[in-house]
Amino acid sequence: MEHKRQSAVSTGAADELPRVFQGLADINRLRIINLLLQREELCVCDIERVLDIPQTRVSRHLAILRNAGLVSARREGRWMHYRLIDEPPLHFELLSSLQTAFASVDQFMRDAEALEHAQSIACDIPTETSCKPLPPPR
Amino acid sequence: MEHKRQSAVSTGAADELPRVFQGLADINRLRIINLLLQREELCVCDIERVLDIPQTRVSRHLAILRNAGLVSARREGRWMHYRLIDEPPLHFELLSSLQTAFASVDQFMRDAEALEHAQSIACDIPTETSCKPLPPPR
DNA sequence: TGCATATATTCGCATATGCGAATATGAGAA
DNA sequence: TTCTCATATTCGCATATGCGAATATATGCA
Repeated sequence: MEHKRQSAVSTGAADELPRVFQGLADINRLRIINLLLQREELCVCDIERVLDIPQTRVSRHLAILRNAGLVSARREGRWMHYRLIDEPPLHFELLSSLQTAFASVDQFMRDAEALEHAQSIACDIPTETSCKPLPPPR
Repeated sequence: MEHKRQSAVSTGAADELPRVFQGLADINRLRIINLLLQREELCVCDIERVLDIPQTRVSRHLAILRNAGLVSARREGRWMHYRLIDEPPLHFELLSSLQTAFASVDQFMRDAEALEHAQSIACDIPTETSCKPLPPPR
């Protein structure tokens, strides 16, 4: 079960860059990215619980992020694990800019806080495949 | 005639960040930003000529960029001069990321090339308020 | 005043986007 | 197989976005 990485801005196609930013142009998706900056990998149900967003919506926005080349997915049993793609030339710099920007917005700070606490809540459910605290990417 | 700077991400409002990225989520607007990374200031008619985009469209997209807090406008006689806003916390890093990203996309390179040549063409028109070659921001 | 230039806005239309509700798929467990 | 859990997709709808054409505004000049 490998993560298939598809870079979003590797070729010279001019329509890829707008798609990347379109991927970032929604509060739900930015909140998801904010969480993925804290944990290297998260499954859909974790995101769903922490952000208190219905499953349909989380799944849909994750599909959009994947299409934009911003996240990759990996299946592990019943769970789908998502992580950020931080590839050059754009993504690494962009993601660190985001990390900085998020720090000054209340909503994102609250979400990060919720993730900290949700860690133990989620672990009440006896599935060891989920909710392992992992270091942030990079 | 001062440039009125309105930072796009200064407060903790969670809906400002999506709007910034929405501003970047269109090829016309990215092409305009690409030009503004080469010249500190450009008027609408310069952008119109260099990108070969109808005036209505240029003006509309500049309004969107201004709404997103990405550019500012200054009137000088009949001309409106636009420039990038590169304020913290997001913009400076973001813009330099963009500059890097643009360099690997043919369309943006061609536009920059066209800007170089358009300089002399535009200057045929006897208006000294426009088309002065200026250093890139920062 | 009247005219030309530079830019902005409105209008009607086609397409894109986001939503919840419902449904489908896919994998383990019984 | 059947059931349940985790996730993805489809559907119908409301709103947003981008477009060209037409029009409006605003400045400068005669």
